[in-house]
Amino acid sequence: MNSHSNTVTKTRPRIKDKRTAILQAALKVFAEGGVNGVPMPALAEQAGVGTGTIYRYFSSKEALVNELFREEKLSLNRRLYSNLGKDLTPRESFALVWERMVAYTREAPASYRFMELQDHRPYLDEQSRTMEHEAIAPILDYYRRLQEQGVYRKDIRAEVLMALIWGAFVNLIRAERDGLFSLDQADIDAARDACWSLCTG
Amino acid sequence: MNSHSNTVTKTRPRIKDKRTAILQAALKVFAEGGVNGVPMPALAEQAGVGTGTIYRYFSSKEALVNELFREEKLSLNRRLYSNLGKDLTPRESFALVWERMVAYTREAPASYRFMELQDHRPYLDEQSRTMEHEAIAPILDYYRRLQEQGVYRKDIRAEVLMALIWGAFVNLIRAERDGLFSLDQADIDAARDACWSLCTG
DNA sequence: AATAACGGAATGAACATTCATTTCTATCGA
DNA sequence: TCGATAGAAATGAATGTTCATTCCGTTATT
Repeated sequence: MNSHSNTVTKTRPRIKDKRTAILQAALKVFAEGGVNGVPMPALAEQAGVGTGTIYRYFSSKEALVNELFREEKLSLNRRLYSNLGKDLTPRESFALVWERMVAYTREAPASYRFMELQDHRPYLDEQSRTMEHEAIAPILDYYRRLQEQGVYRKDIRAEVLMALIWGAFVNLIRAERDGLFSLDQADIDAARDACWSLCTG
Repeated sequence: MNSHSNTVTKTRPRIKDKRTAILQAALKVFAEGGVNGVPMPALAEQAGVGTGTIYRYFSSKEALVNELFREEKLSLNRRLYSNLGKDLTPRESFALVWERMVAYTREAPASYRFMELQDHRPYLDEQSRTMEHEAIAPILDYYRRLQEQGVYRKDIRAEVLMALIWGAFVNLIRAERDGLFSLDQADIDAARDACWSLCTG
């Protein structure tokens, strides 16, 4: 059927278009106003759909927040840890991941901010928390391997080391966002080296 | 007046008693449920007063949150940085402040959690933000002095160093609170030494 | 008795969610 | 090729709920 009109693809109302529009709009407005600070009608307006339409794609605000969280979590992890060539020294890997983290905060600021604002935490369901846990496991293994190889200090549990590094990074970016200072490349590199010192003793 | 009844002090409804009760209750319930998660009637019940009574002491929820924030901020700073004897080496000072930070999270968990949950940030007024800024300044000076003395690495701005250390500590405690692991004294000491490495290079 | 403090039900605003109605799309008979 | 139509999709005003704040009858103090 439709033998003649398939030159143009605009016909189908592609269910995915609105879903995506809603998720993208949600990322933007939640990053700016926090999940609790944004009423559903405001989100609808940003997405360019009616309020009711959101509920055709997501059963509730909570469900929407969870789906958004999972998508962004996956996207972040892919971005940080994929293609970490085996031919890099540990220090080079560290530098590469650090660089990717910074790039993430710069190129996807709404995504980063949504994840960092822990505003969404009370909404998260079992599935989202499980996914978060699973995302951490391989990184933890990586830290452990470096400890066994004698690269990272062994007098600290890998979990603790990871918590320190991640916290240091997140707070660095937050401080900049809060206007306490602005970061140039030298600051970012120096912070990276300081964190490397933390790991290696 | 009151020449005969001053043996017992219970007579006056001491204006400060209820104020304090409200603030203490607020600290507790806000730490558990977040500022946004706790309705005023719930706070009133915890404080053992009527809902309306809260408004005799605080003009709004926002004002209450600000006063609470300021009191806790002052209390924290007194606790962390007072009586830092001049006869300590830099490393001993560092260890002492670290120990005090840990003690604060253990002995005043509600206060620590209220401050850490950045939940209150949107409520903060000019005065509170100014106070926060003033509280940071002397600590920053202290970092700078140690850099000049060649104790801390000089290739990082003091603001950046501070942000890294504070972030590392806060996230360490949060990870424990979130149940990712539990910390014994050895972990805490090792984390302290790792952070010291971060500062000194 | 006069005054101040108190309590908690009442008020109104803000919000998430629903639902009656409208708009769009694609199929089909002529 | 066209117009009609069924049903899916979309809409946004209406609904019910939750919450900060107010108000006034009650209780305590002097």
